[in-house]
Amino acid sequence: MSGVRVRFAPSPTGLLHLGAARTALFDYLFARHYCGDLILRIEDTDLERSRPEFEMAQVDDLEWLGLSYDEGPYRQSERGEIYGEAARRLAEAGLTYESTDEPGRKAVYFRPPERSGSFRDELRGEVTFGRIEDFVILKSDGTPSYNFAVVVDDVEMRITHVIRGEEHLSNTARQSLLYRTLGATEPRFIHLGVILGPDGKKLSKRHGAASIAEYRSEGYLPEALLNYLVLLGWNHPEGKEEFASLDEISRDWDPSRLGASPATFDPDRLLFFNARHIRRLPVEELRLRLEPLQLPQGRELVAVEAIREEMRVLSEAPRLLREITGSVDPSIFVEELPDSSVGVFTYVAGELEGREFIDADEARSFVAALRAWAKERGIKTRDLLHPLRLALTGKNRGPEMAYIFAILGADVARERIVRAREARLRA
RNA sequence: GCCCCCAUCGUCUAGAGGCCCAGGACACCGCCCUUUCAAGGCGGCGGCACGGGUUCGAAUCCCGUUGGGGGCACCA
Repeated sequence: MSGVRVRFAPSPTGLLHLGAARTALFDYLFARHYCGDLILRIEDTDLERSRPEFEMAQVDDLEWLGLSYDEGPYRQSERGEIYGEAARRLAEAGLTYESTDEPGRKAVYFRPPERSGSFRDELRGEVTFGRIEDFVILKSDGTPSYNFAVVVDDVEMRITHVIRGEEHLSNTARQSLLYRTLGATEPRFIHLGVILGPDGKKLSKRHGAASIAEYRSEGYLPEALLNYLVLLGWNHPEGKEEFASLDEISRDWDPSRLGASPATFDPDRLLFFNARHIRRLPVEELRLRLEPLQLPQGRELVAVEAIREEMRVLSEAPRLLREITGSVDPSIFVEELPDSSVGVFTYVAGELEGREFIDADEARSFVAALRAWAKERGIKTRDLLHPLRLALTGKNRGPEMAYIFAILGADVARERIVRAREARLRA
């Protein structure tokens, strides 16, 4: 243990958001890097908006991402006494007063002894502030305000490094004042640049699929999300941009490579990373992740291997599979078939009889043999493979021919070819 | 309005005074490979916001302008 203590402090007023996940990731990496502890603290002081189901959903998403923590979750809603005690100390120092607002609510305010000053941000250096006005520390319902609860907790939990979004920069001024009057030393602050939506505004719910849960259900891989997110405001010393896993990211992590500029979320780039990660997944592993997808019996692995290349998100799998195994109506492509296709179909159907493919390699050698035959007969590869593709899938494009044979199986393939041949003869 | 932060290709970024008439990645375009699409390989398009300094020399340092963002709640 290095004594480094980092916290991730979401508020359960919605689903885990891309921006929050990015913060959680950096909190995690920071704690790991220094062999310290990551503490999860639920900031649920807003009784109106906080919901247990949001907390559960967020914790679940964190787990899905692989961002494990060492302590917590602590809930601010269960720590009322601690805040009350801290408020009492400020009151004794004569730095608080009660005030009633328009609707008649009575809250406790903090009157900072100083209204300006500065604090240090590890990425921006000295950040100055001024004109801080009195602010609420205890709301009329007795719960602590955000700025108050954060400071009291960070002190009590002996947090050494606060890594959070830049949107908190101006809050830090108030918090800094609180640390001083509470007689506590400030933790180190690292304010990450915010993540902006495509419209240039802070990324939020209204930017469509911004929650981790949504990406999860759309078929994004956690490692792809992490890979994309870690590159927002951080870069590898050697410019490496692909990381297979959270462990790999952790190994290469280096806090000195952090930046302070805001970053715009780019869905295309995320999609690119997702496709990369899908492609580099072992077939067995990908098959597990595709669960409960229905795969052709006895041919599960080949099927997964075949669709893997084109898959960008997991949710495309059923469609990709259907494009190979879906039923075929020869009448829609019969016009496209060249004269030579009848001979091709006759031959291939014959070769398929009584045959079976155990794996893709065997199907490949079968296709190789077909090509050799075609070459001998002076049939262009295109006039061999394209008609076969149409006959077997009804599509103009798709995966490598051998896969199609292997997935369909010799019997089904033969039957489809025979039907295409008959349709051609009738036309 | 007030306070604060940020500023290199459309986007993510490398660049910590000469190695930069600025490098990589996504996207886009073209070529190659391929029965096809995708992947992959190769190539192209495209940027230091502007103006002043400092310096022999600035994308890099300083100031200003402009632009963008964040905050100014009994929300976090």
